Amino acid sequence: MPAASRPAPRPARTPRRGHGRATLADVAAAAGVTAITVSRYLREPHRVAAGTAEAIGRALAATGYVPNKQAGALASAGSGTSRMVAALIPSIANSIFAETVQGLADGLQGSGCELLLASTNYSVEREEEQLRALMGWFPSAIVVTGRRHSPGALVLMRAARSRGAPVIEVWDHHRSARGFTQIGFDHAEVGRAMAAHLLDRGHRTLAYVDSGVAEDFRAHERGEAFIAAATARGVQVRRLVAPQAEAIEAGRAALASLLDAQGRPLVSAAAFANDHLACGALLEAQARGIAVPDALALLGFGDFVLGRQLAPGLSTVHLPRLEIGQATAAALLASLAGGKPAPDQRLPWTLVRRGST
Amino acid sequence: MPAASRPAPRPARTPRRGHGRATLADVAAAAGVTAITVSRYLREPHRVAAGTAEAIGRALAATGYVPNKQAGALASAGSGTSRMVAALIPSIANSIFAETVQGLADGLQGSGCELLLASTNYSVEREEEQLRALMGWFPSAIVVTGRRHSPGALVLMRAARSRGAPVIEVWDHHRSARGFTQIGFDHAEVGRAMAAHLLDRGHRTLAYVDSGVAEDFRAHERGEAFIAAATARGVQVRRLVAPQAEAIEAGRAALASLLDAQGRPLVSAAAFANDHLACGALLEAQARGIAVPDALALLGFGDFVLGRQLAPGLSTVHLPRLEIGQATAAALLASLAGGKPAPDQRLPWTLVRRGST
DNA sequence: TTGAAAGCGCTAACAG
DNA sequence: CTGTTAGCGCTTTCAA
Repeated sequence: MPAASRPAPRPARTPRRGHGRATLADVAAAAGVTAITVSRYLREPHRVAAGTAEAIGRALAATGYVPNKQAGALASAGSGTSRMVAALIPSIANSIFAETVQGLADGLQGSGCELLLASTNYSVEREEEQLRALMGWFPSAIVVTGRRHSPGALVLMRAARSRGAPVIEVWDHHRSARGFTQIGFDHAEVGRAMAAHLLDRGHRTLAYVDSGVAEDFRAHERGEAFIAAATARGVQVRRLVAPQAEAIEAGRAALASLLDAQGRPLVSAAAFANDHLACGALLEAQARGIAVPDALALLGFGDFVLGRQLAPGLSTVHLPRLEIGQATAAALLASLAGGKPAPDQRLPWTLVRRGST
Repeated sequence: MPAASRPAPRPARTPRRGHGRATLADVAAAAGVTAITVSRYLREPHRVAAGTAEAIGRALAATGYVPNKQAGALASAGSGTSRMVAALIPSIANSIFAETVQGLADGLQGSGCELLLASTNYSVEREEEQLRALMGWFPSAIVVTGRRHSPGALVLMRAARSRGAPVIEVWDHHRSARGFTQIGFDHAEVGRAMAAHLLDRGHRTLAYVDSGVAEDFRAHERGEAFIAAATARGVQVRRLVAPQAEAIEAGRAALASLLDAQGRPLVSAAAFANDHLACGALLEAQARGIAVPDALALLGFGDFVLGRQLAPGLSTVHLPRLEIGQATAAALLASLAGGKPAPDQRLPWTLVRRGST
């Protein structure tokens, strides 16, 4: 109906474009074609004639054109083609996750995918917040850490998955998972293996020193499994929680709690939530003249650089840190390319015995 | 002119929307207003009437609306409002940079800015490639590492700056810089301080063990300054390049090159491009029964965890790793808010003497 | 305080 | 092989 009032003289409006960046239309004008042809050249070069292609190539170089990805993603809305990967990691500074991010970034390099990274500081609330913010970019894939998330985060993850975006939980692998792809390993299994290692070496009084980070669920899970496995073999486990200090200091402090009033170990072996705690304990034991492993055996988790260099070397669990990131990148790219959900992957870890057990 | 042909019956076309996500229009319909009012509610809540606001709030919750940031950024084109920060880091796994990224991510948290991260693997070519890809998102700010970039990267950085996006070079601070904001410290100054420390302690035969990474320009710069400072005081410096192996192993190997055929040190003190190299050398010296620091003094750079825990502790240069990231986040947010370019910041480092010198 | 119209830069769909 | 048209979801501008 508004056709009747059509020829009203449009008042001149202020133009919206402020920035000076070349657009597809600019390139097209320079090449003597229309925008769609340039767009095609960029995405399906074989579909434009050789001569046209050459002209476009020159125009592209002359204008210094950089495609506007917001516009591209918006125009392809529904196809989920932002080609951004949103990754949520508890802590970037923690070397354990830094390597995973490195593997992810490396694996994404050259794939046309960009990495949107946020750190949750081991808080499920903050994870939800960050996830909500990142969802605004319509990421093509989502990587989260572990399998515990807030209800709100789960809603977002499911929504993303139902639009076809792969959602991958890294660093964990657990049978009762809720259907997102998991790439990691079973922490309970590691906890049991840690207990078995100490029991098999004859230890009958054990301790597990858990992480002081309340929401480090995977550490708690290893601890519970460690205790359950020992209990099943008739051995009691003394469970401590490391103080919330810098990890090596926390480990030193934890060792003190493993000694009686005379400074003698209360247990014959202790396992730790991570290598920094274990190294702190090892250093403190040496400072106090407690023989490791004879008076007290110590077992870490993570295989950090430090533990390898101490004497005796720290026995620990070596993890596929970089591999998790690489496998995640490969899995999500395959899923994006093939349209199929990525299968779970259980990556191998190994218990490395050095001098401390 | 096309007005005449206007009332032609439009053929029904296939709709483009595939995804099921709620749009502003959906929320508006649910709230009984139009899209623009919802948009205003989201950005300037005080400008909508209380009753309307309440209805919109309910509609928002009911629909689970998540704003589409591509559309938002596109509509605001020119204002540079993507609120994405593109960061290019040589290596994420390297703890030195991981902490900077952590500081950056933490500082950005809650600001409405997202972090787009890429790792360049110490290659200026790869840096340019990644930068070109990230520019497609029209980042509101750009963070690059160091002051050496390819000509193509510089073009992109200047273009971004001229659109008003702050461009910050981190981890370096150098007077002859090309006008991007720098947040870091002067590596030549550190190199000179390292030389002065060893000279002041009476050493007259020195070595500098440089990084085996060809494009670790900052390490080379420290090395050159170290050598120049020593030369100026009449002391020759033996310069070696660590092999391209895992850093601690490389340090062990480097130590061997500092010994004569009889296994005696060729110099009385050696400085290293980083703590991992220095720690490797320290461990190897101990293994060979070379007294540190009496027979050979060792000085690192970076203050990594490992060096603090060895005995003797490694003397080193403590760096504002986290602070660089935090300061960068603060600077770019201030610049974005104020429209002014961020000033350079020279952050403090300290030479920490422990037992190895 | 709210709305209509236009347009950001690109791509999907459909013609030629 | 290339072009036309419409529209992605949002915000800007201007008008009421």
